[in-house]
Amino acid sequence: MFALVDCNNFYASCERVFRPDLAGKPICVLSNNDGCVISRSDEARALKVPMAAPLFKWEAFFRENGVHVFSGNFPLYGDMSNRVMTILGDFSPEMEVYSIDEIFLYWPDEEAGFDTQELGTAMRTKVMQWTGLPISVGFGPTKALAKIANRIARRFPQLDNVYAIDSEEKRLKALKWMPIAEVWGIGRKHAKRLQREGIVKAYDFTQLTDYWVRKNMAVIGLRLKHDLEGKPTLQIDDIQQKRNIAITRSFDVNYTELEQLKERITSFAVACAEKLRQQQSDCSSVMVFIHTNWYNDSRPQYSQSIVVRLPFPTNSGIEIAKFAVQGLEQIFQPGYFYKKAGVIVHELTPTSQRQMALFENSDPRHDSLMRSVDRINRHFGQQKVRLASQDQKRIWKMRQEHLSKRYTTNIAEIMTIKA
DNA sequence: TCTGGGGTCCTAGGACCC
DNA sequence: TCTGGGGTCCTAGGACCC
Repeated sequence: MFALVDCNNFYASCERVFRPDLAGKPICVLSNNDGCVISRSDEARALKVPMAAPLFKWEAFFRENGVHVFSGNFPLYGDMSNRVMTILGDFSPEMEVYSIDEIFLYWPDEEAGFDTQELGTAMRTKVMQWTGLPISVGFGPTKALAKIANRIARRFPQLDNVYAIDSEEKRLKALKWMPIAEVWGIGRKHAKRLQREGIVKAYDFTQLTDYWVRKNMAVIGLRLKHDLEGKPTLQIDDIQQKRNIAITRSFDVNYTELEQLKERITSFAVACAEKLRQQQSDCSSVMVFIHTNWYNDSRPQYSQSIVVRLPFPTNSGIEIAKFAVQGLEQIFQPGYFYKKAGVIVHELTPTSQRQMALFENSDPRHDSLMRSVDRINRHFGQQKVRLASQDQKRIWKMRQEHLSKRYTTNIAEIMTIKA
């Protein structure tokens, strides 16, 4: 038995936990730079605010309709997510944290004799009591069916956010209800293709031949089909280590100078290195990309990326920044208005198994230096220790005009309650 | 003026080997 | 007319997810 548990409107709900006065009010949470909507409360959905609505186009509407807007407060959401996952992990022997607001739970047959309604309700009660967040629980014999059960739990209010696909009748009923385009693993491209073939519901998809699915949608499509048929194909996959780590940002204003981009790329590389050290990995290659604003078609567009292979595996911010800037210098073209850039580190390997190169290696002193930098930054706040090539005057600022406090991760910003 | 960020997995095709 | 067969490794790009 699998369960897929997700937090309802996660970011918007996190904001509401610390603003109980907003109960029943519409809430939207914005992406970095206050760019566009990335989470909506039920009330905001009811007002037909679409996902990814750009703030500048919707600001007036929000004012007129009393929609409360928040800048994305990712330290808060990350911390709340950890709390929820810790609570839910106690309910099953195996788990897979699938995203910041979703977790798969798994029980082998001999442990799956419980009443799903009862267990799902227990999960909801405990998470609500301990974190203030509402969740939905879907049970099923496979991951894909648990996903659909979760969707049903959320869609029909009379179910109290818990639903189980635990019989063949329920499986067929669910598949005949579920639009193919909304099935987990069916994206825009495949949905279009399938609809052209007359495939409208998940059920229609399961009636196709394996041969057709394999040919048109590769093994991923075939696995999904089997999972929907109730044959467990997708397994619990508890990956702790990331295989790539990325830091990418859009800028508030356009950059035209190489020096400005060098500073950004350096900061991104340093941040990647810090994440590498957190999971005790090194990287052996670093990708750098820059591009202009693709929404602005009146200016010439430019987009380029480059992969720099490192001569040795490392997680030193100094080294990674150095190679990233070398890459940037190769792809930078003057005369363009740059809007976005990023650094992605690839080929991650455990630091404990670092392979030394024959001729050139990372400066061994960097290991202890980086440890000290991490300790100082953890204690005194992010970015207290920086490279000289990073933004010293704090010129670079993200637009965050509606930022809530770090209620759960910074003691200075903890809530004050007057009784 | 203003439009996010961070991931995974798979496949095709090229370059190479014997 | 006819032009082998069987592999590996790497990378870019596509499709998908939240």
